Amino acid sequence: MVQGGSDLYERIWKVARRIPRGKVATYGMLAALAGRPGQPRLAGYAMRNVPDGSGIPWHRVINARGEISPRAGGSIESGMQRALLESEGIRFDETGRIDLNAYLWKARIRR
DNA sequence: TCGCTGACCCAGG
DNA sequence: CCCTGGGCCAGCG
Repeated sequence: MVQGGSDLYERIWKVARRIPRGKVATYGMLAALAGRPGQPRLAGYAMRNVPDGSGIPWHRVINARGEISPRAGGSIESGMQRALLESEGIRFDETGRIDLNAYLWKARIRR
């Protein structure tokens, strides 16, 4: 078990679980809510290390441009992510973008 | 221990 | 609107 690192991942995963169905969050947002503002890459690492079948809605995490971030290797999961989002009622435009103004999850800062 | 990579983001041109 | 460069930090060889 790695110290610190896994703790950081769990913190980010915990935030990701709070994303409601039909809404999306950005990597930068997850990082900020996890206590690491300005470090969106850490959220990307956490998503990459999400245990399969953990129940974490990793597909609801997209980039700040409102698009699905292409993963390394161009695996089929990128297409699966879009399918999952569409099944939740989220629509994509011709350029493959999502209307963040309508679907972005408005999270509240923990006190 | 050092160096490179990466499911990112923002400012400029 | 699109493309480019710089910056941030953790993980791996």
